Amino acid sequence: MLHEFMKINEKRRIEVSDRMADHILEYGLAAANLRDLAAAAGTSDRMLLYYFKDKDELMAAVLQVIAMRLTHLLNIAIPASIKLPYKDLLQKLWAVVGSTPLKPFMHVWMELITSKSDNGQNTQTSVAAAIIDGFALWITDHLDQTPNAKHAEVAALLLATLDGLLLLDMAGRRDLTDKAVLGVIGQ
Amino acid sequence: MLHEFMKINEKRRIEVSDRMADHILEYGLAAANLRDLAAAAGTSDRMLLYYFKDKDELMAAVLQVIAMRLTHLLNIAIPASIKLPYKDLLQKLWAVVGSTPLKPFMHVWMELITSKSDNGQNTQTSVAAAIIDGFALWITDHLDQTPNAKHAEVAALLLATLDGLLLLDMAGRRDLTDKAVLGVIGQ
DNA sequence: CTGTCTATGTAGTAACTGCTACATATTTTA
DNA sequence: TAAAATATGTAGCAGTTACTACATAGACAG
Repeated sequence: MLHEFMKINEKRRIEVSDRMADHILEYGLAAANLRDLAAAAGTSDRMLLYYFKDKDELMAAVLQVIAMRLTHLLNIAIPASIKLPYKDLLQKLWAVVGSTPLKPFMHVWMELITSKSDNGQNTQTSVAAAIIDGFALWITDHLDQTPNAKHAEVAALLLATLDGLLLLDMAGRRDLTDKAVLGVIGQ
Repeated sequence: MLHEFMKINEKRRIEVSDRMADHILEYGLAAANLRDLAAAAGTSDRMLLYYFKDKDELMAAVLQVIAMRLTHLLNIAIPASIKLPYKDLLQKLWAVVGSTPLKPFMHVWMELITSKSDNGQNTQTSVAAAIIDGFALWITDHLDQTPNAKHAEVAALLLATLDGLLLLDMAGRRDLTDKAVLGVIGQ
């Protein structure tokens, strides 16, 4: 029966997805081919396509693992109870998101965004969208209520600015990110 | 003589680069292979590698064409003499950069940034850096002097915010970009 | 113990990619 | 006009990729 078959392999699929997530976070989405992923997971490409229907299904599983790890890291980095005003939250968030441990996640995320429009891979698109929504929600929760009640707008601005800092950082322009953060403070 | 050889082909190289630029702007960097590029330029892959040493050199030429087109578009969109304060400049710039005619350029640019760290392609890296520097300079020139003299910092912040808006737009979240722009105004 | 189901290795295939060898047309030059 | 340089077509190579056909080992039920 197909259902039981799925259950039997579920554990193995999770193990394998976890180790493939490590590999992708280290080397990026573009360098992810079945043979390398299999080697990283300690198995063969033949077996990967035994556990998963095809590469698309496999990538969806791995990206889900990566997204879950990211939200977990964010949650332990800044507790949910804390609320901060715009400038402080942006600085604190940038200190977290712009740090080296989270860089691989951000890199994968940006690869996701730029690659999605090339082909109609709705799986990757949805993961990228989910990460954005996660970020947006997270920021809205942590942003101290602004007096003029434009809460959602300020949260969106914070998200945009954060993403822009990320982009500049990925382009190797840490000098500009530093200046920009100073610009926020002095504003 | 090698030098004369270069001169003879220079015209043809420019023509071909121009048409390949069209193709890349339409279909993206990832989908750019020699056969398709050749078809778009009305020639063969064999001839492309006759005009250019290898694909790297070819891509460098095409990216240069694209970068030049972008700066030209920016210059005619907003004349150099105008100087605006932060909020107004950001809005005006976003109206230009976030518009549909410039989207292909922004997409290619982001592909450049995310792909560069995968391999050590210094040609693409330098083009991406050049575009950033162009933007930064352009913003610095058009930004009305801020009272507290943190001119460079505010310009960097504007660049970051603009890039973030771009990222959200590419991720298909025009709703968030609209909100963020409102957030800028209300700040 | 025998046959069915699950798991895994071997060895491919077909498509795509950058690139090249070889032949040949076309133009230029001496 | 002969020879040399330039331009272009044909055909393919070698590497990579996702994916598969086939065989077969082991588990386990009857």
